[in-house]
Amino acid sequence: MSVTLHDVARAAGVSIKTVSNVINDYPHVRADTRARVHEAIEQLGYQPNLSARSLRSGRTGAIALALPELSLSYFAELADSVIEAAERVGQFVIIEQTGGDRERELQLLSSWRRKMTDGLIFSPLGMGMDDAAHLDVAYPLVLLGERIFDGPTDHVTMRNVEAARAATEFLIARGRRRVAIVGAHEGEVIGSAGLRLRGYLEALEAAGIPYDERIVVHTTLWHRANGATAMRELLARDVEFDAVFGFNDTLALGAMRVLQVAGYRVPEDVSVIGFDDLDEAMYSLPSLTTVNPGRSEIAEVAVRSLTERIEANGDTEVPPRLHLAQFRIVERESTATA
Amino acid sequence: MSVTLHDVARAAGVSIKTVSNVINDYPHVRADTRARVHEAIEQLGYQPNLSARSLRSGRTGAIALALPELSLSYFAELADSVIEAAERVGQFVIIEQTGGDRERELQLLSSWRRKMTDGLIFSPLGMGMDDAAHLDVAYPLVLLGERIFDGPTDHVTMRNVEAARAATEFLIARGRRRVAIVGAHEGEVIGSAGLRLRGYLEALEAAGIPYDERIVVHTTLWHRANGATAMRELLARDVEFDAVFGFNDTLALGAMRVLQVAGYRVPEDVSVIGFDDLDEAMYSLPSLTTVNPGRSEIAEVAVRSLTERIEANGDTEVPPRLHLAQFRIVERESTATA
DNA sequence: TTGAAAGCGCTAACAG
DNA sequence: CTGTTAGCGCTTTCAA
Repeated sequence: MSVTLHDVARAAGVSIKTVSNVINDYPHVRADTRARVHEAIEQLGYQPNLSARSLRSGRTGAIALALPELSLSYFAELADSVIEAAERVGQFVIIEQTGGDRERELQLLSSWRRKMTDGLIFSPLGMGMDDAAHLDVAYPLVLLGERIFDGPTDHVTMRNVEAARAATEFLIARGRRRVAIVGAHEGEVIGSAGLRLRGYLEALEAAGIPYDERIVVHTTLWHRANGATAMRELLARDVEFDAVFGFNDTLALGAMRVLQVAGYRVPEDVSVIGFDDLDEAMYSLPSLTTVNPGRSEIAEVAVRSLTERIEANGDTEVPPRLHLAQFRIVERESTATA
Repeated sequence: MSVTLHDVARAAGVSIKTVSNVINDYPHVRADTRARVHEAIEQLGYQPNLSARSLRSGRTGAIALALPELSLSYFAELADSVIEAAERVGQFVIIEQTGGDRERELQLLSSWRRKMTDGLIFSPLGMGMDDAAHLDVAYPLVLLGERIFDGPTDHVTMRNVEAARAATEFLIARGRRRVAIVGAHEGEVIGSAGLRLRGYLEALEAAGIPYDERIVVHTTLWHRANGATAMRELLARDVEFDAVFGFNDTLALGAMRVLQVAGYRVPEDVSVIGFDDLDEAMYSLPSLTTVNPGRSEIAEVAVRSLTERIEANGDTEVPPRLHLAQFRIVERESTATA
């Protein structure tokens, strides 16, 4: 069958321990022995058996990334970044899609499938604050997103409040006073929608602009269709507004489309800003100003934290850490001023 | 540490063989013994050690999916479908990104990372027909895409020629005679661009419309920016056209944007059709008519083929198979007729 | 129908 | 500096 340590050892005229030492760069091996072993490895095309190594070491070399679905561009781009970051530290990434369903998210946390990986990077959507206790699992876990705070695990996410405030202030600084919101969630305090709304309110207050709930449109899902529907609803309300802050790019793009169809010019009549800095925001018509929430930093830090926890092997005293990535506003055509 | 077969066996008062039999639904186990074992498993919260199982069985339970990058919506949606299909047959999916780079694609084929998985679903972009021999690997491999045909492996892909022909005929049937192409590749015969161009030519010929190379724009990359650039180039050529066939949705969307900025109305002045049926095609302004190439069927069949090859354990006589998925045209606003 | 025991390929403790 | 050896937890002959 396949070439094993024994074959290499025999070919090099040493014991398997020596071969093992060479492979794991154990320092105390004579240079010529090492060379001989390397040659044998080369010659025989030896590749270590990862299952055996896993069985022995208790590590699989893989981490899981659980997210709602890859068809949502935000998560696809997040996965891209996580895979890249993981590759740099020599880890494989297994992706699990939850569909944003709370039940599936809970199941996933205790599934036998966890056994296949050394740890989990988890971006829940259905679970909420009340489910924090479910995150107290026996394996390394890093939490992403805004569904649960103060949980028992490391948490890596974005500065939602500050970023949303900055986005709103960006519009106000350009003379807009009636900034409509697309994507608010009824009564939500925590969660992306709740936090971004808070940032919006802070910006209004700082600028002395009164809050007008008539220009805040609620929509549970954040797909483009919902942005479009929300904008139709806003237009039907027949209240004045001169800017739109979509709580993500997809919503903003959907809303922008309806605005244009209705005869509004963007940015002349209405400025539009999004959130996420998806690739497509760069190519819309007009191109979309948006908030880059620091996705690659989030991926990088999440993988690093998880790796640390894995290496600490559960017996570290480092308490749960919270990391907030740096955001920045990416200015494009949809908020250009004349 | 963790609960093992031995623990379960002891708790149930049987040998580990019996427990193993129960777990693998080996038929010849007395009902009450089986019940006792199940109870013990439940009680102890036993979960099998996948590494040990892998070491013994030679299977990891994971398959790899290699693709250019998840940031490209087409591949993100493909990955989504593949993960779903794999989950249905109890397999994990490890994603590897190649960036579409030939060197990395070749490396990937013989990487030690292959050892982590039972097989590979491979969607190359940099490799070409001349590299077919590299696909002759010792593990189960299913090829996707149009870079290599008649290779030594199973191949699952779309009906590019027929679909492109149908798309062109769709435009012609709606009275368009000057169908511009965005995304052709200079001198390419095989590959998505080459095949789709062939379908286009077939449609023209069947309709008795002469080919005019002045309305065919070449662009190597298929991002939105390239569609935009291509359309600017086409407009600069100052030749007449009344329709655009973007060789993928992203190109079509980029081209459509430039068209609109230039003052053309879509679909009144120019109809636009794309290829891929990405989610976003549904929400553009106007919504984009496109070809649905049968992505979920491709994923489904790819996973099934690979699983069969894995189970056949290399010693089957089934020759390489080619499966072409069913396509269909999705009609939307960008080709509406007055 | 169930039990005993031999490895799968590797790592690491222990000797030498 | 290098060799011997005992498992990691599981599947699977071979016996009973």
